[in-house]
Amino acid sequence: MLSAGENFIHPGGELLELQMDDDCSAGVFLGNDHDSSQSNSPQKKRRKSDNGDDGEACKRCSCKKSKCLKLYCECFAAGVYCSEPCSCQGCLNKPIHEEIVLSTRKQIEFRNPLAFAPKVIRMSDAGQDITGEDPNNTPASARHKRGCNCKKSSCLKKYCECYQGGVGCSSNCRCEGCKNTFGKRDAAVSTEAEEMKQGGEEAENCGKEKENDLQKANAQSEDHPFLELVPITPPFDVSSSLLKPPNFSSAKPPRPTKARSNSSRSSSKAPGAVHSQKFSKIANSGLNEEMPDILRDDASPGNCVKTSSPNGKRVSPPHNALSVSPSRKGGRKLILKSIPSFPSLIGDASSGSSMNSSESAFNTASPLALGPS
DNA sequence: GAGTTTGAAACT
DNA sequence: CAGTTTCAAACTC
Repeated sequence: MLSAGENFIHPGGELLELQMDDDCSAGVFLGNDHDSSQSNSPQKKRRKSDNGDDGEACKRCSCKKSKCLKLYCECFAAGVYCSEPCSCQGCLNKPIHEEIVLSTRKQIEFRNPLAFAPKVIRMSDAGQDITGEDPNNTPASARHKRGCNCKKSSCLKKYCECYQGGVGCSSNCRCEGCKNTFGKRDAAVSTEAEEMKQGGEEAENCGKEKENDLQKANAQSEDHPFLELVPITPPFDVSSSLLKPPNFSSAKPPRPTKARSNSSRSSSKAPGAVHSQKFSKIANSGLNEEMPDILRDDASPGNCVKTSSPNGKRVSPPHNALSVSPSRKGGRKLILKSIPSFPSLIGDASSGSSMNSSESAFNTASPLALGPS
């Protein structure tokens, strides 16, 4: 009955130990990796805002109408079952309703294969630091998968998913009046551009602000030590990719900078790509929009690949974070188990052959779908 | 704790 | 695909 919280064997052959979190008795159904050290957290009443926000811990939702079967529900969205700490009503996101949960998930993923992918993706580090937090990683090295669309919050409040995730806005964002202290959209772009091509002119962008932003980012990285997070893993590695801002509330933005209103926006963002082709595109190049080169191995490797770490610290080689090579990864649990969906990533042609990419994504991403024991 | 604001998700 | 509605979290009082 609680198969969801038990061990799963990933197609890759890895045993996934999903510990039952006392916070979420139901455990994880998405395939999140449990960092056992965290899942033991005795804290039952952590508020999202002030908890470490273990990716797999119960989010303590309070849904009333969604039955916790929509992405509105944080638990559901995070791939965990609701449990005690939640104050939801009419919740169906429970192991008992496993089938419903799974079918709903499937449905949602069919619509948007990336729906359950981690929202924040670290760009700079592919795997070298999935477990160990690399203190050198900075917000600038992470990106929100889809970007935000803020209009009034200036990306300065947690309404903003980028800000909430502790990452700067990027070209993926369509925010207005972005002041994201983790990195403004245009700034992020120009910064990266600068680092990358050193001449990158970001259209109507403030070259003048570049320095500013660099410094700012620098300061930020110090102000937000927790921003090491976003362990880079394939987009679907929910567990390890989730941001873990220990004390976000205390994370005080460095200081306000001149508001820089939006500028260039790439209209060519493919939101939820459905085709595997797009998948790989997203995985491998979609992010290139902001980080065109650093993610590419061919981007002058000998160049001591710079990541977007503003403070100049070496963050990590960008060994193409997304096209993870299992062998290279050394079969890290974290990775294999949740790389679920991109056939191109896992190089598992067979898995993708019999089902479409979305299904593949779902099945691999969701242990339960594999056939809960 | 109640009410408001906000933006993502869902819907049309 | 764009516009609208629904939703629940974030925020304010």
